[in-house]
Amino acid sequence: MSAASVRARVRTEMIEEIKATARKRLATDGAGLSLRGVARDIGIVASALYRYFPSRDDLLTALILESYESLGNAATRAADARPAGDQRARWLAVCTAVRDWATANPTEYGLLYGSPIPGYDAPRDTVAPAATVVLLLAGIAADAEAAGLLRPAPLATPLPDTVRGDLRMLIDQQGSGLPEEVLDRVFLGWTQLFGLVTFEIFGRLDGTINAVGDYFEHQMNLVADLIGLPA
Amino acid sequence: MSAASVRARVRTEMIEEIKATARKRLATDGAGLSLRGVARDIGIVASALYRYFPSRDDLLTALILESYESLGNAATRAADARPAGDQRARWLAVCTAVRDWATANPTEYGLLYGSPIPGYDAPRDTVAPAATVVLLLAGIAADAEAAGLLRPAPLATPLPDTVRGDLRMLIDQQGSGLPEEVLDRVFLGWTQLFGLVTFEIFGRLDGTINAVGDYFEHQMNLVADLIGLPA
DNA sequence: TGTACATCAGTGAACGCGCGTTCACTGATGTAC
DNA sequence: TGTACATCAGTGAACGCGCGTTCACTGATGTAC
Repeated sequence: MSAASVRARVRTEMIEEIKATARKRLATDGAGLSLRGVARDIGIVASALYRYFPSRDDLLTALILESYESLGNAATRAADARPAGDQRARWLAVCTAVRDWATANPTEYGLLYGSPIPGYDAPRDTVAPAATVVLLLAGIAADAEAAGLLRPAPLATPLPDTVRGDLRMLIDQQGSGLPEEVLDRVFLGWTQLFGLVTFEIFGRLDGTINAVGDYFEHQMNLVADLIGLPA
Repeated sequence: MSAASVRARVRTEMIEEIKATARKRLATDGAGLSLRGVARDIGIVASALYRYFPSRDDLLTALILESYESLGNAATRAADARPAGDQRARWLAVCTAVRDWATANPTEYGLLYGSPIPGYDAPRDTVAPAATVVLLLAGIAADAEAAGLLRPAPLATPLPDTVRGDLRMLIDQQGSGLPEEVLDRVFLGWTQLFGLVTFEIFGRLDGTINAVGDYFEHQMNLVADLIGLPA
């Protein structure tokens, strides 16, 4: 390995250390992440961070990207650990993985799904990684649909044309060939998943539901019934 | 009116002005509300605020309480504006009122339902007002149930005993006499409502759903079907 | 009704803090000949 | 292999800012006799 690439490797290691330290700091500071605090933890002077990140916002962006990646990987791994043919198990595994990840990384979860950070504009790069989980869920539903296994619960409300159009566009972009009605319910499940995790992580269930784990699993099963994933 | 009570009235007016100004400031600063900023807007020196609020946290608490009240009132008024016998209309009216309020007051919504504010502990007083909306929803379902109008969608997943116990306790506290299965689905609707509004307000739907209003109404109707509110 | 005193709102200076960012610098590490 | 130069990481001081909170104070408003 040439001398130059040694320096490059040390550099990437440093970048990793900065990001790791910043993630730890997030856990105590919340979104009010401070460069000086990170530098302090590393044992470096604050200005030295500018060798690696041009500004605080760039560090934040890097953290957000990494968090999406971390969450997306956890969800993907959970789905892959289930039998390829058992779509309900895969669906529930994704849901549980999201919840577990959020419980283990509450501040990072807040960074991704909580209030927007004042004065910080998420750049475009953060849009694609944010879609991993919902794409995973849609893929699972698509597999069940393709296998002819989907038995959606009959509900009276029809899909409005405008919404159908929006869903159609998304389906065509992904080429999944899912019926709009199915994606509609996938989205309901997606909202339910993050709605419930957000309630739990942000303490909105405190004092009402004690058996949160059981409750979560139960709600996710209700949604799976609604979508019609085979038991 | 005695001289003393004039002074008292001026005082409460001042408290109102401070809160109103702070609410406006929230819209630009986000949760990083600054006392000095509020004082500047009022045209007063920062230390003068301490005549009215012992600390920044107390001002925040007052704002949170007021916001819950404002949201709760909007939801209650919306329900009351519908025929007492039309529970689906009342349910949907509450959902729409929550969305409209959130759209009109996004930062306050974030204050109530977004990431916890670093370094701020919500005191106990904020617990009760936070429950208004869900109690309203449960009440609507209870009315439909009492009238024998509820036709819940059949789903396979049974209610686990632990969750049933938690729900039973809540029902007994409120004395609503609702079956656990119904409250279970009310909670699903409650999560769906705030999950979807949070997605929308925090921009998580950008680039996917364009017809957000139609989509929202549609999703809320699906939930109403699930609970079994008569059309 | 008038006066002496008490209460209260608001002032302005100060304390101590932390922040993001810049800049000229020192040494160490790498590169070219 | 050795030397002169270029690159880069990290330093430390500084800038300019804003923050929450305290404190002794000035005047105005209210109270008691």
